Amino acid sequence: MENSIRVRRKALKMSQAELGDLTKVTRQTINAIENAKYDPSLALAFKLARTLDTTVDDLFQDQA
Amino acid sequence: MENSIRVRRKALKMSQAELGDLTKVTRQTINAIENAKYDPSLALAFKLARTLDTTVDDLFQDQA
DNA sequence: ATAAAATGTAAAACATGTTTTGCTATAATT
DNA sequence: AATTATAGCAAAACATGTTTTACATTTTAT
Repeated sequence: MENSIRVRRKALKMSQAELGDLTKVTRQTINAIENAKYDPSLALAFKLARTLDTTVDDLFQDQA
Repeated sequence: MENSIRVRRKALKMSQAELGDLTKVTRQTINAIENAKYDPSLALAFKLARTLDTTVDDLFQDQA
């Protein structure tokens, strides 16, 4: 599944490590998700959306 | 995390098994999620939202 | 040009999500 | 009242998500 985390994170001038801190995961987790190695858990998806000031449905582009 | 799957499923007069079929998981998975044993994966959350004619953000009530 | 910060990557261990099989209990249908 | 459909529950196996540790590469700042 694709997502707009990197774009939104950069728009907020935030590093992967900072975003990880705010969402209580490691920077490696943020990195892996941005690079679509795997999808976050639903709980983390909500945390990311909240932190990046958007919604889950907007942050993730679910294909079909 | 809480969700409105049961309510919406019943509104559509659907059984757990049917919803499982439509979203390609077993009825046990639907049952466990409805009874909040665990959260679905993000991909399944999207499938459920689509099938139940709503959005992920609406279907799941993320607390804080 | 150098140093510092940020990002990419990887393997092992651990945590959580899903299937399979099977059995019990409750609701709906005949 | 009996049968059938639906729902709850559980353990083992398997799949996916996250952390930890560590090192390499790229970008930004001095």
